[in-house]
Amino acid sequence: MASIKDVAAEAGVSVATVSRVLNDHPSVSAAARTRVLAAVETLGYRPNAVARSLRTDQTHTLGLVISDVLNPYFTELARSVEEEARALGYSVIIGNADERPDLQDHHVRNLLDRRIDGLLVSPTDGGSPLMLDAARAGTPMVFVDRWIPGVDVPVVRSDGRAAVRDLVAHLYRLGHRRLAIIAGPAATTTGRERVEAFREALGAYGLPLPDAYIGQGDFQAESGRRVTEGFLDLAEPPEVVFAADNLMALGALDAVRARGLRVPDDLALAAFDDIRWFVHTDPPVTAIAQPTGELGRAAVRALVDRIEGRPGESVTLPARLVVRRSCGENPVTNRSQS
Amino acid sequence: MASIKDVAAEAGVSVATVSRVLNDHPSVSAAARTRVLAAVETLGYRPNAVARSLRTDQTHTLGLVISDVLNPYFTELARSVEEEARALGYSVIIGNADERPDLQDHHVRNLLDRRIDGLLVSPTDGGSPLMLDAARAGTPMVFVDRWIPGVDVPVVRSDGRAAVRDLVAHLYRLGHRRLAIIAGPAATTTGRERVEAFREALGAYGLPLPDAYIGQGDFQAESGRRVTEGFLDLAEPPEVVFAADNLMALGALDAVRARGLRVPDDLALAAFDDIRWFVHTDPPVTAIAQPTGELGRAAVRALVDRIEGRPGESVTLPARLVVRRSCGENPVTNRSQS
DNA sequence: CGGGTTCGTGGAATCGATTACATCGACGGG
DNA sequence: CCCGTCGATGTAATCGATTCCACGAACCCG
Repeated sequence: MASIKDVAAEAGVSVATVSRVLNDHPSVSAAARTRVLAAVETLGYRPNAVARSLRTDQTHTLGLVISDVLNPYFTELARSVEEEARALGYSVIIGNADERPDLQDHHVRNLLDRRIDGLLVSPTDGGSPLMLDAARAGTPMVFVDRWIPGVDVPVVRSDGRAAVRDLVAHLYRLGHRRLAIIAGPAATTTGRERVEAFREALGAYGLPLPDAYIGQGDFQAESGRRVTEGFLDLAEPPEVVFAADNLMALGALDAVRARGLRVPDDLALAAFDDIRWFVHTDPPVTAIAQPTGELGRAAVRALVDRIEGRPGESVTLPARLVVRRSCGENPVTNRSQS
Repeated sequence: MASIKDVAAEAGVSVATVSRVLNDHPSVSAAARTRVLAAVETLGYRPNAVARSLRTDQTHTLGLVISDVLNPYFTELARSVEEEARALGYSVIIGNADERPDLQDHHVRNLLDRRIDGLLVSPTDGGSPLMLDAARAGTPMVFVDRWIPGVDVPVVRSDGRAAVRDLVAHLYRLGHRRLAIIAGPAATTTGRERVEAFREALGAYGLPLPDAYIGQGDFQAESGRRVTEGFLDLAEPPEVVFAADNLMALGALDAVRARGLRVPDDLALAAFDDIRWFVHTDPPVTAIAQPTGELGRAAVRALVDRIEGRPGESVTLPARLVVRRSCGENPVTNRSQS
C-alpha cells in the first residue's frame, strides 16, 4: 500500500509538502498542490489512519459499549449514535456487553487500548473499577440510558417516572389492582429506577407492591419467562405484569403462551421500551417509549463537546406512554364491538 | 498515559526488554521479567495498540459491513461474528450501511484506512469499485449472506432454495394459487435469488409468477408496506405475499392492518428470515430460518484463515421452513377446533 | 586454558504520518 | 541598493511500539 513517501517521490516534493496538501495547510503553492493531488490520484493513496493517530494522539473515534445488541432498543440507540458521530466527523466502535460485566470490561479495555477519543457507556453494572479509573484519569466519557452514581460524568437518559405514573393510572382505570413487575438487575440504575417509579405510582393509588410481585430479571428474554412463570404459580397471581424492558416482555409472552393462557384476559402485560414489533404482537403491547434517537444524538453531542474541550452537559428527556391492547380494552381507540 | 519508556525507566531496563516481556519472548531473565511486570502493575501500563499496529502492520481487527443494523437478522449475525472473532483473538468494527451503497463505501473506506486485517461484507449493491479494488489488492475478504458474483472472494451464505420449495408446497397444500413476492433490490444476490427460487418452486406446481405479483422492495419495512398496498389495489390481489426479508414482512403487516384486513384470511404472509418476534405476532408468521449464528461463525473462520495464510473456504448452509399460522391453519399443529 | 556457543540485554532503525524549525528566493520600502 | 519580511519548501524530530544486530558475560568442551 502506497505511503506518503511514495506520493512525495511521485510528485517530486517532500513528505512535508504532501502532508500540508492533505491537511490543507495554507502555505503551499498551487503548482505543488496540483502535483501532489495528481500523485495521490494515480497511486490511489490513502493516508494511514494508524500512523496519523499515533502522531496526533487523536483517533477521531468514539467507543460505544452497549448492554445488548440483540435488544432493539440498543440497536436503535447505536444507529443514532453512529449517525450523529458521522455527522460530526467521528467513527464509532461498538462493544456488546451482553449484560455481562466481564464482557463490558473487556470492551472498555479494548477501546481504551485503541486510544479512542471518548467513551459512551450504558453500564451493565454499578461499579467497574476499570471504568471508574478511566473516568478519573480524564478519558472523556458520557453515560447513556444507564449510569453509575457518584461519578463526575454527564448522563444522557430518559426519565420514565411520569410515563410510569400514566401507565399505572391507565391500569387502575381498567380495574387492575394486583400489579407485578419484572425488574432489571439491581446493579443497574434503570433496573432500580423503574421499580421505584412503579412502587411510587402504585402508592399514589394506595396499592401495595409486595415482594412476591417483584420478580428479579436480567433484561434478557429468558429471565422474563422464568419470572412470569413464577408469578403464574402464585396462589394469587398478579393481574398485570410490567416488564422493565422489551426482551423480558417477550419472555413473558412466551410464558403466557406456553401455558395456553391469553393476554390480557388471563394476564395483562406492559413493557418499558417501545419497539416496532409491539404493534403487531398478539395483542399489541402497551409500552413506555423513550426518545431513543434523540438520546443517542444528545449523548454524542455531549461527548464530542467534552472531547473538544467544551463543557458537555447531562440531558434528561421524557418518556411517554403508548397505550395498546395488552392491558385490556384500550379506552382511547375503543372500538365498540365487544 | 504511561508509555513503554516509563515502564523501562521504572524497571531499570531498556524498552527492548520491556517489549520482550510483554510479548513473552523466551530470551529474558526471570529477574528482569518480574521487575518489568511489577513496573507495569504500579504504572497501570497498557500497550498502545495504535503504535503496536503501526509497527507490526496488524491490527487484530476485523471489519464487518452489514446492510442494516435495525434488521434483527443482521444484529444476530453481528453478534455471532463478534463472538467468534473474540474467541480467535480479534476485535470487530461494525459499519452499518443502511442499505445505502454510499454509506457502505464510506465504511469500507474507513475500515481500510484503519488498516483492519480483514473485511467481512454483506454487500448492499452489486459492484462497488472500492470493494472490488480492495479485493484485487489482496485485502483478506469474505462475503457473508450476500455476495458479488465474479469476484474471487469466499462466500458464506445459506441456500434457501429447498426451503422455498417447502414453503410453496405448504402454500399449495393450503389451497393458495395466487402467490406474490416482495423482492429485495435486484442489485443484491439475495434480492434476485429469492425471486428466482420462488419462481422455480411455483413452476413445479404449474403456477405462474406474473410481473404484477413481483413487488420491488428494498429490504426495508416501508417498501414492504408500499408494495403490499399495491398488491391489495390490484383487480385480482394475491392470496399470499412472501416477503424476502423480515422487515418487509413487518411493512406488509402494517399495510394489512391499516386496511382493517386480516392475516391469513384476507391475505396470507410468509417471510424470509425467522426472528423471535414472529412467534408472537398476530398471527405468528411462517418463515424461512437461516442458521444465522453458524453463518457468522463460519464467516469469521474463513476470514481468519485467509488472514493467517490458510485457504479460507466458501460455505453454504441450508435454511429451513418454520410453519406457523400466517398462511392458514397449520396442518402440523392442527388443533381440531375449527 | 582458549575459542566457540548461548543467553540476556541494550542501542538504534523502523513503521507512516505531523510539525517545529531552518532555509532560500522574491519582493517591497527606505 | 540593501535589508527585512513573507511565502514555499525541505530536514529532521517525534509519537510508542517491535525487532535486528551487536556486545559482553557465562559456560562448555576439547
